[in-house]
Amino acid sequence: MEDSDMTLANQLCFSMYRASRLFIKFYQQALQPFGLTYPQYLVLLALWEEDRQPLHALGEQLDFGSNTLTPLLKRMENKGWITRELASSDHRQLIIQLTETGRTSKTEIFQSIRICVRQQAIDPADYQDLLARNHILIATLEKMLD
Amino acid sequence: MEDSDMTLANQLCFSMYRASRLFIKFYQQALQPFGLTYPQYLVLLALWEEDRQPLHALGEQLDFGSNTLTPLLKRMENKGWITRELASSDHRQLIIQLTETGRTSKTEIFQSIRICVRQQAIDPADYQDLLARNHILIATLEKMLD
DNA sequence: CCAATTTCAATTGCGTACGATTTAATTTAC
DNA sequence: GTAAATTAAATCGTACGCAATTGAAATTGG
Repeated sequence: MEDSDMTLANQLCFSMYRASRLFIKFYQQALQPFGLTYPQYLVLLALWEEDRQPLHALGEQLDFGSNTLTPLLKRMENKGWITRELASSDHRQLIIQLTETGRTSKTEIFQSIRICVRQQAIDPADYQDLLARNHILIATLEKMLD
Repeated sequence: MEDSDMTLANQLCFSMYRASRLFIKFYQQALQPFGLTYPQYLVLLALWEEDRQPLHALGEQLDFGSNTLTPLLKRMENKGWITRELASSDHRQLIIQLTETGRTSKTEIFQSIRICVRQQAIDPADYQDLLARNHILIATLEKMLD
């Protein structure tokens, strides 16, 4: 039985999958009142950091292609979070911009998430450690996949 | 600016989401020749461990509801991996069983994954550490979500 | 300057995820 | 023994993810 090496990888992959789904479900509790999904929240996070980004720039940060972003952004436009307009300089690029609602809701949405996160009671040091180790794993996987 | 506490949670959630998607993409490379998806592979893993399980038992192990499993298992039945039959003792339960192909393919599928995993070159100690920390996080999140 | 290449967003198709509801079968309680 | 509660799978609807292709716009090379 020399399956031991990949058994560990199996367990870790499933563990990541599981943790990711649970974490997102946890976030959804805070986002549901706003009618936002987790991937939509990620778009808002990116735009709060820097508004007026072309679609492909958002895609690079979140690792989404246009096949995922185009319909997602249309939904966000319909709900009044963002606007979508062609760049005047380059008609291939679609510039994504926050609406007034998208900008001002930041405080309220953060507050809703903060309430949930505060209940989690995980040692911040454990968070930091997990985060650091994840970065290494992500870098390794990214290297394997190009 | 007291957003610091949730910024860490934001980063960790995204990091898990990212790692999970990359890890699954990595596994898909090995699974694609067999026409298997990662969630379908998880079902096979569970059945290789213990064959002839009812749908809800698989759901408990993988944290999937019947809304996810029913169509997934039908696809696996169509491709000849498993059979679906009602339990004679309890007509509500659907017993999932490996086909001959499902049973015997284990070696070949494991071999394909092993080849990919071996290229990863991650320190097994780091794996173990990540896994242990993930378990703690998962337990915490599960506790928060019931 | 203009044909070939590259870069974008959109589209197509398939397979999850998951909240919510429905329907059928079994248990439970009186 | 049967009505009520519970359990199980299936169904419905919405929203991702992502491989693959398409089509339009810009860039580049000769």
